[in-house]
Amino acid sequence: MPKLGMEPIRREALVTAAIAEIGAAGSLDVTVSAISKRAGMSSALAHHYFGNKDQIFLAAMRHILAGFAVEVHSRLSLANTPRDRLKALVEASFARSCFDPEVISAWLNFYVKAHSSPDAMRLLRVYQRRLRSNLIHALRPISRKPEELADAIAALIDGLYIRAALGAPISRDPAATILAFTAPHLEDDQ
Amino acid sequence: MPKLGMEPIRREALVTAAIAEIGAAGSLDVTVSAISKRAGMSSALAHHYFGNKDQIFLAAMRHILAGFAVEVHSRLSLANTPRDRLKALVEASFARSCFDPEVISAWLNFYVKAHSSPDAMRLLRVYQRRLRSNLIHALRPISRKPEELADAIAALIDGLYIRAALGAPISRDPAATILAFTAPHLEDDQ
DNA sequence: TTTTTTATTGACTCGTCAATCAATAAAAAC
DNA sequence: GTTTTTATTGATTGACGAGTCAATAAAAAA
Repeated sequence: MPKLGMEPIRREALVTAAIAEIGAAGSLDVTVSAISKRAGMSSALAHHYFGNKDQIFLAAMRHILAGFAVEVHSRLSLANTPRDRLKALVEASFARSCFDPEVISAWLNFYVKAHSSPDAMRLLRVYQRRLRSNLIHALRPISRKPEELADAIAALIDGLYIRAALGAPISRDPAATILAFTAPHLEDDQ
Repeated sequence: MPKLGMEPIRREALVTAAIAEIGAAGSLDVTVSAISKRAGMSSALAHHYFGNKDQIFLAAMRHILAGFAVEVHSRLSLANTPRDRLKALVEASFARSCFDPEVISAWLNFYVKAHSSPDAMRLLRVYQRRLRSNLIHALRPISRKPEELADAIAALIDGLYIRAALGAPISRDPAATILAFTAPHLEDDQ
């Protein structure tokens, strides 16, 4: 059976399975066996390709981050005004692919994981810095305090995320809500 | 050594130790032994009083919720106008006792735990409902859409919490920030 | 065709940890 | 002073799960 070039296929399958498994369990208390089984292989193979469980989680996180980056860039490339760029960033955070319950659950767990894993924390910082600098860049022409506004918007995004993860009441259109709260804090000129 | 009436003392010590241990580890992957050791007793005794590990976690959560309720009520009792009540609620969320890193870390972990433990979820709902109804009550006289505003404020609180837990950039005065974002959405008459 | 490389797994090892239990001790009740 | 109740722990059990390894198989390279 050994066909060549299985590695990327196996890795992808494991990453997908890990996200699904984390989503189903609602925690990182998921066995390598369960992930491997869902991905259609033995746990030994998972260890062969990833070394250990943490590496699987990190790969899953990178996968999710990459998906988010795609959402951001595709929207950002269509935006011409600062306002549109802001809209693009907020809406990207609530795109289907990012707002998928499985993905939200993974995020929440990685938030926690970051507290005990320097690698996870590093990855999280990458996301945070990217979002922050994108927000500030979009806000600079239309806000007197772009940094503060950016941090507040980021907090609103995170908050809506966590509430979505918990099934708490949130508006049906989170992006619009965030923009509505942001609007009064923006200048009126383009 | 057996002095009578040790149970409440032991329970309290275990709850405190559990919160400290969770804060130090940054996760719920904490052994009963570690908690018991910190609390100055054997793990067998912890099991004797609490039955199992989950009960210790739940008790810790109840302890934190109770602390929050104290912060809320003490501030609410001094507030006379709707605006003051809103301020009281937001400021209570960022009171020293609630904003303690250990406590924030515990909250974050319980958020996750709630996904796999109906008991934890039930407790979380209690907090969410209380905060929501308090917010709506404060907002009703000064907002046209108290429910929506309440949900947005709750999201901001949660978001700032999570960011504080992660050491992400947040304003030095979170409560003031939230009120600043809320203000434009309020009517002007008290 | 032989050898090397890649893919793959079942079985096993080794720790860890929640939960139990029997045993001890001291207060309180009788 | 005997008995019961409460407090307490060391030692043990039992399960589970991460990571290893030797063995197998098939493609590719020689």
